[in-house]
Amino acid sequence: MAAVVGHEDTRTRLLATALRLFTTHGVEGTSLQMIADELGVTKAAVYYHFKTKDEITEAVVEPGLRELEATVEEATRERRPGARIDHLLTGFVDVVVRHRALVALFSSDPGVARALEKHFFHKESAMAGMITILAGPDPDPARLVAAHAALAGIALAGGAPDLAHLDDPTLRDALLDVGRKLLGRPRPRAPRAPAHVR
Amino acid sequence: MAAVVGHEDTRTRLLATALRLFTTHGVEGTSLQMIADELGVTKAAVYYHFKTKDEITEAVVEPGLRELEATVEEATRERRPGARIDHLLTGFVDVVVRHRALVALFSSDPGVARALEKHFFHKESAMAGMITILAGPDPDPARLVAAHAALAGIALAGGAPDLAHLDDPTLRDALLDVGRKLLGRPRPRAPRAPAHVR
DNA sequence: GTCTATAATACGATAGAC
DNA sequence: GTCTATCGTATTATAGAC
Repeated sequence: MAAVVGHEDTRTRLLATALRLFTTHGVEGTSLQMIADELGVTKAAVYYHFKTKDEITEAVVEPGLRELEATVEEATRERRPGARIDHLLTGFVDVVVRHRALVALFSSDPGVARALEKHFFHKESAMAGMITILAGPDPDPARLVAAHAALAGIALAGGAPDLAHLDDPTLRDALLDVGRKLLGRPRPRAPRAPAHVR
Repeated sequence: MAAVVGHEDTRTRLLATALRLFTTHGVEGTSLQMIADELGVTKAAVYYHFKTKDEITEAVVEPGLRELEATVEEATRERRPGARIDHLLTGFVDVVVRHRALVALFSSDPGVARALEKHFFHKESAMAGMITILAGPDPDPARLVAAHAALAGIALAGGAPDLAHLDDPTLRDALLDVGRKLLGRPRPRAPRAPAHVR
C-alpha cells in the first residue's frame, strides 16, 4: 500500500499551504493564485488536485470538523450532565490543540461556513450541539454567554499566533482551565483544596 | 449646526449596512456591489462617500477602536495592577456591548487588520496593550492563555447572533462574569458569599 | 448626490499541449 | 502532473452626465 505517494504529497502540501493562507488572509481573502504562487506552481496545477475552491476549503477543514463531530456525539452519550460537559470540554480542547489554527478558522471565518453549507458538512449543527451540552437545557443568560465565551475563547486562544510557542501539553492544560473556570467544572483528581492554595 | 443632514444620514446608513455585511460575509467577502445593492444605490454612489473600500472598513471600525484605545490608555494610568485589570475589563465589556458585532469583527477578521495596517490605526498595539495589562509582566502560560481567551471570548460571545436577543445590562453582566472568572477577579461590592449561595 | 458607462485588473474555472 | 493560454465574470475604481 505505498503507491501514489507523489500525488498525496503535493495534495498535502497544498492543504497545508491553504490552511496557512486561510488563517492569515481569511478564506475569501485567499485566491487560488496566492496558493499556487506559494506552492511554486500555476493555478491550473492546483485545479488538477481540486475541482473548485470550495473543495479545497472543505478538505482543509474536514479532519478537524470530523473529530469535532465525533467528540460531540461521544459526549452526548454520557449520562450525567457534568460528565457530558467534561467529555466535550476535553475533547474540544484536544482537537483545538491538535489542529491549532484550524478550529479558530472555522469558529470565526464566514467563508468556511459558506463553503460548507452547500455540502454534507454541517458546522452549524455541531456548534449548536456543543452549546446545548455546555449550557444545558433552558439555560439562563449567564450560562449561555459562558458557553459561547468558552468555545470562542478556547478556539481563538488555541490558534493565536502569540501562543504558538507553547508546547501541546502546556496549551492543553491552560485551555482546559479556561473551560473549567467558565463552566464551573472542578479539576479532576484535585476536587477543591481548602485553604492553603494561593 | 444642523447642516448637511442628508449627507450624514446616507453615510451613516452606508456604514451600518457595511458593518452588517462584514459580520456575515467577512470584509473580503463583501463587495461594494453588495453594499450598494443593499442600500438601493449604485456602486458609483458609494464611491461618492468613500474613495476606497479600505476607507469604508476604517470608518466602520473607527468608533469602536477609538473607544478601545481610550480604555486601554485609561486603564494604564491605574496604579494598582488589579485596578488596571478591572478598569480594562469593564471598559472592554462596555465597548463590546455598545457595538456588539463590531469588536468580534476586528477580533477575528483578517480583512480588518489588512485595511488598518496601511493607515494611522494600530489594532495590533491595542490588542498587545490589553494582553499586557490582563496578563501582567512575565506571565506564566496559564495566565497568558487566560488573557487571550478572555478577550476573544468576550468579543465573540458579545457579537454572537445567538445572543443578540439579550438586552444590554444582561449581556454586560454575563460578559463581566466571564472576564472575572478567567482573570481571577472578585465581583465588586459582593466579595464572597459564605455558604448559603446556590 | 446619484446616475450610466467604462476602464483595468483579478477572480474562479476550463481546454488542451506536453 | 504540470504547463500555457484563455474564457467569462466580478472586482475596485474613475469619468462625466444629470
